[in-house]
Amino acid sequence: MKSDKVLIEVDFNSDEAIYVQLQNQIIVGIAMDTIREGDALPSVRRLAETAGINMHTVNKAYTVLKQEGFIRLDKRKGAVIALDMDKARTLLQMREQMRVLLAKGCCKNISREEVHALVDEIFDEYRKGKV
Amino acid sequence: MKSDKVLIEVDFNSDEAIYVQLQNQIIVGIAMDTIREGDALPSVRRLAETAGINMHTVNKAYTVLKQEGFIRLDKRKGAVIALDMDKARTLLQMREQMRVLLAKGCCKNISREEVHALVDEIFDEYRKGKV
DNA sequence: ATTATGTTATATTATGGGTATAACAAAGGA
DNA sequence: TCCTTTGTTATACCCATAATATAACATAAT
Repeated sequence: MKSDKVLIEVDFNSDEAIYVQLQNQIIVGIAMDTIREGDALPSVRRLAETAGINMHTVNKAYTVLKQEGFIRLDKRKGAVIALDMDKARTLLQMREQMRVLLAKGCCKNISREEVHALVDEIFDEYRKGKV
Repeated sequence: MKSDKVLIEVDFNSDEAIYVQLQNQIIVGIAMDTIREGDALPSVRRLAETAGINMHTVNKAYTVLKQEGFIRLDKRKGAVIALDMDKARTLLQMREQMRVLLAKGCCKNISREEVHALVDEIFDEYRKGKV
């Protein structure tokens, strides 16, 4: 029916859970502007079939994405990109993750400037066509 | 025998694995300069007892920390802080984690400047007494 | 000798991830 | 009206991992 914009690829050898891989690829897809606000994601059954995984695995990914404020689940349209702008909650999550991540870097003598450069480099990939 | 510098506290209600909690607290301890190069960590049995967990859980944490280049395991002295400076490997790990983390932030309209400020804030906590 | 260290082995329990069916209500299309 | 598709829920099963519980071993310090 509709052309699927997001190319989801699952690595079965990864130590990362499949439903987490789905989440991350969708989130990165939004950040890179491949998928936009209002766009519909493939249905749980369709994505499960094309990715070669179970329906419930997709459903779990979608449920968490809804919980985290990235999509809206509609019984008729399916999963639709709908971003809430709860920056405070997101910043708290980022702070916790960053605390460990930067501690590791700090132990290995990675400088503040190197981290800033890394942040800029990634941000440049995401902000294509925006602002 | 020796006063334990690191106060390890395990949250049994956390969704984070216990051995990961141990890793992170030790890494943050190194970054905050609470533990320094050459310092000895409590033995697997001692830390297991004081933290109220099993010996093998501590052993797993130590084994991974050794694998990641944070400590050295000596049959006589026990676990000793010994940092290898493999910045390249660490930067690769950071890049992967950052990619997802910044994508989330980017979706929620968190600006590049806000991330930089967050990085600086955390770095200031870690660099106390250094440089 | 005794103690304490890391290390290895085996076994058990509990939890979470993933799969396999199945069924339901709601909405849309033919 | 009938059929399809949507999310949603429930149940059951398998498997990998986390965590525990003992036990034993070689090595090194006291």
